[in-house]
Amino acid sequence: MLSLLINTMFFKFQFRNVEYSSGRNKTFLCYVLETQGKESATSRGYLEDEHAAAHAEMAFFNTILPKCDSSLRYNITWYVSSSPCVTCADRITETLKKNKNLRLTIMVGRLFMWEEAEMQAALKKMKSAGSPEASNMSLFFLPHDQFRKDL
DNA sequence: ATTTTCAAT
Repeated sequence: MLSLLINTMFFKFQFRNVEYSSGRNKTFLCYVLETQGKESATSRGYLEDEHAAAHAEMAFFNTILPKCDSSLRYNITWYVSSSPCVTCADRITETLKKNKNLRLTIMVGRLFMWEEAEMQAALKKMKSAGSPEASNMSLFFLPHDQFRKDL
């Protein structure tokens, strides 16, 4: 199908490991939510930013996270086209510190505003969120990432 | 040429 080809090309364009996200103007967030315990369950979904209204990460916190049961453990995986901005990274850090039942793995397509020192600090803080003995945050870049500096 | 970032018309 032609539409499948176009969708595939668009997906690859959005998740491409480029240095600057010129012309993309969007961020996609695919998530896998695994509930642990007696009744293990997996749900999957996809979110995108609402432009100026809310970034994709905020959309997750506003619409998906409230449906989680704080007495259950969750393994959350995000596949995001862009790394989070400073505000979103801070929100992720806070959320992981506040909710010890969550474990979040983020797979990042490309970096967002990596040159900014504030951005680097926010990502480092996010990566070390949670208790040091049992960190509940993992951050991964593409294996062939050309632009990532050491975190 | 890599060419400027989760829109604004």
